[in-house]
Amino acid sequence: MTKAPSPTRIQKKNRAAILEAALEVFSTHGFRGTTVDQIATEAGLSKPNLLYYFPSKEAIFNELMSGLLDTWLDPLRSLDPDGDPLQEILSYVERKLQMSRDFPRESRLYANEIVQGAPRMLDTISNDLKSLVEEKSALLDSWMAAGKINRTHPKHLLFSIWSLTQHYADFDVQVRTLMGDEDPFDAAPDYLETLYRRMLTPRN
Amino acid sequence: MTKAPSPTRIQKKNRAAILEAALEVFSTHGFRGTTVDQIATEAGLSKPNLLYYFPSKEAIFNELMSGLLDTWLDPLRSLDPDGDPLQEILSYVERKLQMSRDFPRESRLYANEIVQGAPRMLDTISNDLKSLVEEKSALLDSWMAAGKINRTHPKHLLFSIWSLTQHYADFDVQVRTLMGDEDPFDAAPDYLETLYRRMLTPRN
DNA sequence: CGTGAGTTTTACCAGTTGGTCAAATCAATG
DNA sequence: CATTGATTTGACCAACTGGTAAAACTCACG
Repeated sequence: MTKAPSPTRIQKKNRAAILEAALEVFSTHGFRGTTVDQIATEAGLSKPNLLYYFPSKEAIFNELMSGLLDTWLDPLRSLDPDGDPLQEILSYVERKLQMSRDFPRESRLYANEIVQGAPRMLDTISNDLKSLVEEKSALLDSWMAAGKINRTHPKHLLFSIWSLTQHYADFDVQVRTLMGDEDPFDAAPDYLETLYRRMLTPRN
Repeated sequence: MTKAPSPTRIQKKNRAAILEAALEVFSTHGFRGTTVDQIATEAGLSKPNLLYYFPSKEAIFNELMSGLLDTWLDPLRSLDPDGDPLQEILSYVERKLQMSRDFPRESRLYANEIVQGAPRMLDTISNDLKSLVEEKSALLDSWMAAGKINRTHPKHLLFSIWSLTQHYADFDVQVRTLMGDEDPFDAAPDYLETLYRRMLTPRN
């Protein structure tokens, strides 16, 4: 189905450079706000040369997106049904926060797409993400039923984790402007751990 | 300094229609992703006709933004130093959440701008918003010092409120897709109230 | 009902953008 | 070192975009 010919050394290098450049540009200007020329320049290629490696701007975007999503959902996937509930959740929050710090561009790329109505991603969300969320919501539910963590709405719990952690990447400019010299990521882990600990630790 | 001539009936109607249309289009496509023609069509005007009322695309955007920001910051401004701390914060959260429900386009317009690095808004953020945040952080701090609410990082507290509430507007597509029939705004107020109550109620 | 300001349209332009194509260049293999 | 396939370039195009100019139309008011 897909082409068989093994990629040459140059192909590998240039495709990687293009995707890296595309991540940089797409994440700060969105799909429509990005020009092929910008990506090409950032990747150190000419526009026709770039289009020799990818058939279109949209193709670059799609490849970037599908590649991203796997990594992106990984922390949620590894929420372990057999682990200690509170610890599992706290670890998930921590991992998500680390991703916001270490891969803010990926977060912003995703945010850009969703804020604008996810025109190129609704399918993925409705399928892959949705089924994963259903599965993990059920897990959270079972933990609540067993009294391991406080009862709340499991989906809203997930949303809150996403929004709180990704905020530091997506609204980075605002956060840093308002915090001045202080690095947001100094206090954030502690803040979020406290928040979820107080919220989820079972009361007696 | 500014022009004095009072706006005619037609001017009033058309300028309002343009701003309404611009909000709709800008909030779903961002500045660069929006064309003047789109706004004009949405407003029921021709492009040159629209440009008779506003000198440029940027001018429309700026007017929209500055108009929005006042309303946007209003809930934070009205955080009352003399009110009951916990209640004040819970009311603030509730108001912000209502704004996400009732004015999601405004929230997305703002989100679009910040995610992309706030190229047209950094000044406002560094000035108006920053000083307001300093003031209210100090207020939160004093409440914590007085033992009225649990001690946490006041700025991170504010960030968390913004991110949790605006998430329902900014990521609306995702939230609704994942929740299916259930209206997100049914359970959200309760979820957030519980969260902040548990987080902030002083321990003894 | 005429007149002038206010409003709208038609035609247009210059710059940008995504993408194509054929020619030129490069690299590896025999 | 010759040849062939991979890579790169320069020239180009059609569609789109923000914005302009001037003519045409509409409307309130005297």
